[in-house]
Amino acid sequence: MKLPEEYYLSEDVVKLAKDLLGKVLFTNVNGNISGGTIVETEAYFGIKDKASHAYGGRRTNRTETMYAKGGIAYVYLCYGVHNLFNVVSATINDPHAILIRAIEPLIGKEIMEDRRNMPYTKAAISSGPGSAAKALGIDRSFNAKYLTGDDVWIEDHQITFHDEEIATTPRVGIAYAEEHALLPLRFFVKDNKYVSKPNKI
DNA sequence: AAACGGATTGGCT
DNA sequence: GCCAATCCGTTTC
Repeated sequence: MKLPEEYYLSEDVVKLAKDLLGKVLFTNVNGNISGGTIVETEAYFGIKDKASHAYGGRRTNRTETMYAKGGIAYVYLCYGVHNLFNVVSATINDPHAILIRAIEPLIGKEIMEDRRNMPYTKAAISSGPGSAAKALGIDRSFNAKYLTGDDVWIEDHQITFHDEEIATTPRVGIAYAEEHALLPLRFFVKDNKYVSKPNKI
């Protein structure tokens, strides 16, 4: 049920980003277990990706996490406020990452409601990368944690979406990435209300 | 030691 | 739907 390390070693970050739709992302924070179905992702393909923090082979304390072997979390602070959660994939020194942009609450809905101070029926509870991470209780202490461990992991619940149920669009918030800004590397489940805006094709 | 700037959010119209 | 807050970790000097 829990995805094994091998799952994360694929060199095809685009395929992986798409495949993660329907998988269930869990966290265990002080015994409080919550999880949600991944409904929106973005692929970041490493040192050649102008939208990636690792573009050009940039190595700093922050980006070092992405250079590790696939199967760990990359969590960083955005706008000084939001913790964004990424899945690190591929082999060592190939800093691929997949940003989890939205989940649909599945397990531990009450815990998420407390964290977000709104009912789980409200899409905003886990729509958008900052909100999804907060709903799951993810902060920077999750950075570099193994996705095969007991604090954060991803399960296969045999939910699969067919291509016609998946929308593909450019990534959000990366206008600075020049010719890479328009690459079709964002994937989401069509008509799922927890998908962040813009949620049209 | 200091400046920088952002994989966004949510409040307001 | 638009626009502005935000603010600390990261990077660089």
